[in-house]
Amino acid sequence: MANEICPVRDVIARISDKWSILSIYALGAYGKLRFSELIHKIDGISHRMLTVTLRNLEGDGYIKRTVYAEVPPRVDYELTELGRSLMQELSGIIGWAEKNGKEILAFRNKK
Amino acid sequence: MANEICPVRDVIARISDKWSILSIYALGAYGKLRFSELIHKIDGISHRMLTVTLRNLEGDGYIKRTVYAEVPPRVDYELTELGRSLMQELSGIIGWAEKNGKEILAFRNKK
DNA sequence: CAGGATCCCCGACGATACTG
DNA sequence: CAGTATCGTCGGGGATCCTG
Repeated sequence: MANEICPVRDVIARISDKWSILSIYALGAYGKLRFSELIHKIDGISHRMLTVTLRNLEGDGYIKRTVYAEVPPRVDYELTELGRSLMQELSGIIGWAEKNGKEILAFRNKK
Repeated sequence: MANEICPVRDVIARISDKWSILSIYALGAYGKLRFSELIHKIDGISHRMLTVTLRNLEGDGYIKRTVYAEVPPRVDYELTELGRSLMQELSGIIGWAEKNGKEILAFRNKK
């Protein structure tokens, strides 16, 4: 499990921050969304962090950003092919968490 | 995507820290390991963080800790049934990352 | 050898204010 | 409406030292 130059660790590290998974999930669940819609779907995220997170995800190729030349400005985001394939995997874990979440919380609280 | 009382977000948040996934993965890949073995498998982890991480994982029921009454002390760790089922899901993402990691890094570096 | 306790740094993140 | 810039805080996590 070497760390340097290990793409796997690198990829996982970028995804497993506080907001990336939720952002990908929102786009996966609702399809194309604009900035202001995203900020409402992702409960608790700040303006700033949504911007930062979207930039990172775009930089890694998970999402596509489209700007419309309108006033007021309109920008929307959607998953790329890569993003959708990642979304598949995330769905697996999310489904797992849905199924086992209660049990885990219960276990944690007793003792 | 409400946050409070959402077991899914809670579970994901606990797993997606810097070392939990790697620890689970190490135990999944190598089976039962003692503390000193784990610290060598997980490249770059500090003594302290391995302790903390293992405590959390144990607290959530992912791993089982066994202490032997020997001198010098001997403690080993292994995945529980819950841990192994999570490991299944993680394997999916890790496999995905292995397959797409190069492409992502390349995309990130070009522009 | 396993692991607790302490100290400390730095980066992630939120709040806020400003632009096109 | 979407995005940038600045600032301050707070806690994750590394280094180190001490115990059984």
